[in-house]
Amino acid sequence: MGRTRHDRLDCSPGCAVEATLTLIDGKWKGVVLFHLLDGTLRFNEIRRKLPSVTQRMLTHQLREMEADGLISRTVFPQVPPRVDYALTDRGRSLQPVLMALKQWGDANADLFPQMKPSGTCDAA
Amino acid sequence: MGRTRHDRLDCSPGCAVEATLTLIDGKWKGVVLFHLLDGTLRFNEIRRKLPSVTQRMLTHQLREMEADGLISRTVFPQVPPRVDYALTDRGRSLQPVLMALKQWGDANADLFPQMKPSGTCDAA
DNA sequence: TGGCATGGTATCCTTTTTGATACTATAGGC
DNA sequence: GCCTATAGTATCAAAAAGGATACCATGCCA
Repeated sequence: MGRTRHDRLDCSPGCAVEATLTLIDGKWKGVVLFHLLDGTLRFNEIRRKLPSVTQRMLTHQLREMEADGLISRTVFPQVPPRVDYALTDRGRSLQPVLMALKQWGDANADLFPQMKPSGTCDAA
Repeated sequence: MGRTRHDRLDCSPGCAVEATLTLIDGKWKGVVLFHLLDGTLRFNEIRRKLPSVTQRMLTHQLREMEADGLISRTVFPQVPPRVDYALTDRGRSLQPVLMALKQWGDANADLFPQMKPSGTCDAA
């Protein structure tokens, strides 16, 4: 997550804005959620989409989102292990938010010199 | 800002989501932008809306948003000083994003036990 | 018998972010 | 002369987030 959870909600009515942000501003959470909009992914599938995230961070972010009820984690008792991550209904309801964030980002790409054009890199 | 700027944009196409987040996830930035949607505000007006933010943090966040071109800062050569903050066109274009964030937050208020009902506190 | 793949944990350390506190300038009012 | 209000700065310290690295279990394959 970003800042310490729930410590900045004493500011209504803008609170709701901050509240939502606390759930999705952990590093990489936004991208992960975005990718999950396309469907269930295994742990390593997500990893491969985000080459520069360490395993530790990815696990951490995923667990937080699971704790927040945004995604579900399904462990299959196999070897090698298989763990599927998918959006919950609540997570899927973030779609408008995620799309708004993405659209603004694309529309203001000039602010992010290091961002490759949407759809470019090895990600997809 | 949240994380170090522009260090997580190597993950297209979800990058745009993260990119936008880097601009608005600084603590309190979301609320400040939200309040500015209603019009220009002086420094202390913003402070009074967010009683729990220190002056140092508020100044810091405002300066960052100014640097990112989201808000404008107008100093009036008066004493005592007067400084107006307002959204730039770019900042105003965040409205859909901010509204999406707010709506989701309100709709999922159960996740934020400490959040007062929208419109409650001394903020408005 | 050794190596590989998956999905993790555990530790340690560094960088960032946030908070607390104190200090400043100056016109105007009493 | 002293106090107030505005919009800051400066400094120090604490807390949180992030990164690097190493280690683990185990069924399958050659």
